[in-house]
Amino acid sequence: MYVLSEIKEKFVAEVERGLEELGAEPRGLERLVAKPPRPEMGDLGISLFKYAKELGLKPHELAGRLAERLKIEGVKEVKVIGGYINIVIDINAVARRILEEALAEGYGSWSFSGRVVVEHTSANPIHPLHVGHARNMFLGDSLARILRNYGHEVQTRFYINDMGRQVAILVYGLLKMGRLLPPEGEKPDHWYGKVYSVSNTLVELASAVRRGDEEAKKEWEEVLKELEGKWPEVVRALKDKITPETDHEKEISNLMKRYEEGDEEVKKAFRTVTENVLRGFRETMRRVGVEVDKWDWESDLVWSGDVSKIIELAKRKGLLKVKEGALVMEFDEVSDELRRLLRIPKGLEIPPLVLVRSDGTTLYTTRDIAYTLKKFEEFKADKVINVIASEQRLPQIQLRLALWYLGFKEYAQNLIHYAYEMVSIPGMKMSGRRGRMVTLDWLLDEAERRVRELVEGRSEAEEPERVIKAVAAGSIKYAMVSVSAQKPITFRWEDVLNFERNSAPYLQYTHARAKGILRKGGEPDLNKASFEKAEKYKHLLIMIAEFPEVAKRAAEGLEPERIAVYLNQLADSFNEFYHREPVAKEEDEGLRHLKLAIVKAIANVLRRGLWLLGIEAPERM
RNA sequence: GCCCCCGUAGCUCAGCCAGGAAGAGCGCGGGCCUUCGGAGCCCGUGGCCGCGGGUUCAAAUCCCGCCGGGGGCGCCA
Repeated sequence: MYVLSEIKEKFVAEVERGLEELGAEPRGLERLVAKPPRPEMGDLGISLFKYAKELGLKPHELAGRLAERLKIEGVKEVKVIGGYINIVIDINAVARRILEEALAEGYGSWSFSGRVVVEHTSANPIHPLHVGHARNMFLGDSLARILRNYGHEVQTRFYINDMGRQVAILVYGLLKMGRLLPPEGEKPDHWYGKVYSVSNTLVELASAVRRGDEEAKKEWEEVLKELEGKWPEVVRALKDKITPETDHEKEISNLMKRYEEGDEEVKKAFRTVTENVLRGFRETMRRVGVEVDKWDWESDLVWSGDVSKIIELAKRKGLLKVKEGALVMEFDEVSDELRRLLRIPKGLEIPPLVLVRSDGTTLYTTRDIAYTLKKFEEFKADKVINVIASEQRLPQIQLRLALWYLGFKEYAQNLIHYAYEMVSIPGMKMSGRRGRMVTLDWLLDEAERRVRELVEGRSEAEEPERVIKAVAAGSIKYAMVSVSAQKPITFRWEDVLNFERNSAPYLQYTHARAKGILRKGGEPDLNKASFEKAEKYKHLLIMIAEFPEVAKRAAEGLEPERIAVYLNQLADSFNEFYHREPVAKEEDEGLRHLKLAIVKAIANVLRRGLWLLGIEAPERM
C-alpha cells in the first residue's frame, strides 16, 4: 500500500467511524474525498453537508466534533472549514516513505487480480494502417499496459478479418491483374491498398452501369479519374479487366463462398495476399513499438467449425428465423432489465441480426460470436475489451444480445465495447474504398522529418536517430491517447507536431532534463537527505505520491487520458521547481540529497507514466 | 424520422461516471540568453461551462426539453 492511499483510507475510516457513532450511515464516503481548492486549506478534505443534514447538525459543528478526535499517522493538523473536514499531511514525516516508494522500479503498480483480453487494431487487411487505426492501436496498447500495471493478466489480440467482402474484392482484383504479390521494393500494404481501391472503384462503377444508376456512375467515374492521376499503372492494369460486361458482384460473392468452403486454390490466394498485407502492418507496428500477443484468423473460426457450432446452437435453441432465405436472430422485445445488464440504451430499436446469408455464407458478426467465445475461453478471461470504433456500436450490441440468448450470459455481461470516435482531417474525407487516407507510415515519416529538423545539431543523445523515432512516434501517440476516446479528434499537424507543453516531446524533454541533473548531481542517498526540510517541496512530493492513485483510476475507468493530464501537471511543476532551485549545485548536502531524490522520483514517474501510454522516455535528447 | 456520443476561454481540450468555491495548453501582450538542458521559466490577457426548465442547503457535474456538430439505423464491417 502506498503512503498517500494509506492516509486517505485511514482518514475515511476514522471519519466513517465518527459518523457512525453519531448515528449516521456513511456509505461510499471515500467518494466525497477531494483535494481542497487551495493548498493552505489542507491536502485532503471530506465534505460533510450530506451527513450534517442527516444528523440535523450544522455542517461546521459536525465537522468540528469529528475533527476533535481525529488522529492519523502522517497527518499534522486537522482543519475545519465550513462543512469540510480537511487534513494537512505532515510532509516532513512522510517524505522519506514517498521517495522510497517512488524510487522503486515498479512504482505505481498494483496487484489487483484479473484476466483481461484486449482486442485492438484489427484493421481490415486491404490497405495500410491509417490515422483511425492509429487511434485504435494506441488506445488498445495503452489500455493493455494500464491494466497490466493494475495487476491484471492481459492478453492482446489482433483479429484478422480476412473473410469480409473487402478482402474478396482485393483478391478479385489481383486475380484479374494476374499477380498476387507486390512489386519488389514497395511496402506490401501500400501496394495492396492501391489495388483495392482501384478494384473497388471499378466494381462499383461496373455495377452502377449495369443498374443504369447514372448518379452513381458519375460519382465513381470521378473517383476513378482521381485514382488514375495518383496511380496510373494500377488503373491501367485493371481498367479493361473489370468492365460492365460482367456481373462482378456475383463473382466476388462466389469467391467468398469458395473461400468459406475452403477451396484450396482460393484459400491459397486469400492467405497469400492477407499474409503480405500483415507483413506491412507488422512493419508499421514495429516502428511504433506496438506488439500483440495473438493473431487470430477469422477464416480459421469458420474452417474449424466454431462458427457452424454457433449456428447449430442457435437453431437448437429456436432462436433463428428464416427470412427471405437468410437465417436471422430477432431482438424485438429486450427487457429493460436486460438492457441494463448489457449496457444497451433504453430507447434503442435493435434490428434483426443476419447470421447466415441466403447463399449460405456467414457474416462478420456471426463469426464474432464464435471469436468472442474463443477469446474468453482460451485465456480464461474475466473480461474482454474490444477496442472498436463507436460507429460499430449497434453490431456490438447485437453481439452481446446474441451471446446472452445463446446462453453465454456471463460473457455477454463481461464483453466491453471500448468505443472511440473518429479521427478526421480538416478538408479531407477519408475513405479507404476511394484510396483517400492519411497513412500512419506517412504520418511517422513526416513527424520524423520535423523532429530531425528541430534536433539538428543540438542533440545530446548518443543515438539521435533512435531518439528522433521515439519523439516522432510519441507525439502521435500522445495526440491519440490524451483525448478521451468518446471525443472526435480533428487531426491537425500544427497541434500534433507542436512540441511545446502538453505533448509527448515536452514530457520526454522534461524527463531527459531530470536525468541530466542526476548525471551532474549524482545518485541521491536517502540516508543523507534532510527530510525535515521537505515542507518547501510539499507540492511536488504530494504530486509524486499521487501517481499510483492516478494509475489506478486510469485502470478502473479505462482512461489513458488521465495519465496524460497528470504527467503534464507533474512536468509543469517540475519545470517550475527546476528554475527556482539549484539541485546539483545545492551546497547543503542534506538538502541536495533530498532534491536529488525528488528529481529522480519525478524522472521515474515520468518514465513509468509515459510507458503506460506506450511512449518511450529517452535518457538524453 | 428514431437511437447513441459530443457541446467548458478566440482555438484544442481536462474536470462530469461517484454534485461540494471554474482548470491547462495554444494564441495574443510584456519580460528572462554569465548559473544544473530555453522543447524551458516569470507576469499579463481571456469563460451567463450551448439554451431553457427541474431536483438539491449546493449543479459544468444528476433529470427533462430544445438547439448545434458527429455517428448509427445493410444478406458491409
